[in-house]
Amino acid sequence: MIHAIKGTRDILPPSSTTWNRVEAVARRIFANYNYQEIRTPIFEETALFARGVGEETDIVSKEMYTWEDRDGTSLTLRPENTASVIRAYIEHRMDQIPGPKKLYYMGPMFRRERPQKGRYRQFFQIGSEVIGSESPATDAEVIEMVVAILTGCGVKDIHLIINSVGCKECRPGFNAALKEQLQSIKQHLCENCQRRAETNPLRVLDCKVPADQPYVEKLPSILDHLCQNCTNHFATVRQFLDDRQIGYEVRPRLVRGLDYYTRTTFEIVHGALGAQSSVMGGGRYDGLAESLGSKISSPGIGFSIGEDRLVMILEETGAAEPVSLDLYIAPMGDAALRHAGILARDLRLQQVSVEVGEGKLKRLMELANKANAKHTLILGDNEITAGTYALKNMTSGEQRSMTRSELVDHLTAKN
RNA sequence: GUGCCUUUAGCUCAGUCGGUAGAGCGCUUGAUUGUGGUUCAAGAAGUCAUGGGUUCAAUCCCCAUAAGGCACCCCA
Repeated sequence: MIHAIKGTRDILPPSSTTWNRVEAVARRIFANYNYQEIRTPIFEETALFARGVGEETDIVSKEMYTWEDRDGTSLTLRPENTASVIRAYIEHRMDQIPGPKKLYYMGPMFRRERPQKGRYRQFFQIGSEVIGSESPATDAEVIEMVVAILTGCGVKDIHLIINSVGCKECRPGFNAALKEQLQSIKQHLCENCQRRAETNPLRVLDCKVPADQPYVEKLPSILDHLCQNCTNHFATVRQFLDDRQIGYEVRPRLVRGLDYYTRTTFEIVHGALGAQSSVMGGGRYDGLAESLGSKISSPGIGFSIGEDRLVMILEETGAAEPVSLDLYIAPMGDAALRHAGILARDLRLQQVSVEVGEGKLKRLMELANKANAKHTLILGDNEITAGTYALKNMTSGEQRSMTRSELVDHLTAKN
């Protein structure tokens, strides 16, 4: 037996319906906010991710699917999409198009991690990028939009966390201050944190070991080390969020794993997800375009929603809607089957969803019920000679005899 | 990549203190002629994850591998 490889999976009905619904909601909301879709290749030159995401990040250093192409080029399956979008933006000189560029995408990403609930090697993201604006109003609109998408999909209990991680002016100073303080207290911390104190001091702030908390809490907050510009920027973002009455928690210890983030960072967590509690993460990346070779400054901000996790939340909280069918036709006999085929074709042309069965009536009624049909049409010799149809409402059990035009009106009115 | 747990019918799980297996749900068929969601009956379906070892004998014990889950790590 050949089966799906580790960390990948098949998305089957009825779950695929939820996936489609999520994507439809996202597309609709993106359109409302004047975003347009961008589709970039699934694989890129390895150098793009190494430079964009950061050579030292876990993603690049140990999680990428990388191979050598036949001409010797190193290629990589995309582990995220922001670097590709920026690459395309630069390559196609999209800076020449007036106004900020508002782009969205959805599709598979690949990271070779150990699979868990809510974590797959091929996983799907729905995300967006705004390039060419560093206005706090943009940050607020982006955050508002992502909340709208999740809410629109039916997610309850959205918990939004925001922070500012500073810019290239102020972050180095904070890092130095943090490192210095860690030197003095590090003997009191857990093994992990002692290691992080050297390799990635910001991560110590994220430590969950209870014994470490008294020390971690006394570490400096990035918010106290922001430069004036970043302080003002973050305060304005918060003000705009307050204007919109969007609830959030400022968590100075929210840190992000990708190197390119600057200033505003944000994340939405949900209790239904277990250890992989984050359903969406995002932030500003003002220096990314330059680090990928752009000659002109192109500040940007974006987010990505973990679609697998979003669907999981909807399924676990019962927010996934069952599929339903407008009409199930139960023909009895050859003449009825022919008649049913034509009737079904005509109704489908009028946007009525129709299934035609074949077999004994009792069996067809069962199938209609299992298909979650709203109505069943019973079609036999009696009906054909009389020129009427027997339409049964599967919820109430009521059955009515009607003419063809009454039938069409009845079914199309329900839509 | 590390540690721990799990793996028996399509699904959820029992079980044999080592003698090749069961339930519920689901599926198929039937309960006289054209009516579902309830009921009743019958039936199909499992090399008990894979490979090896111990044993007269392994689904059960041991080892390895794989997949899944949880924690770490990291992230969406």
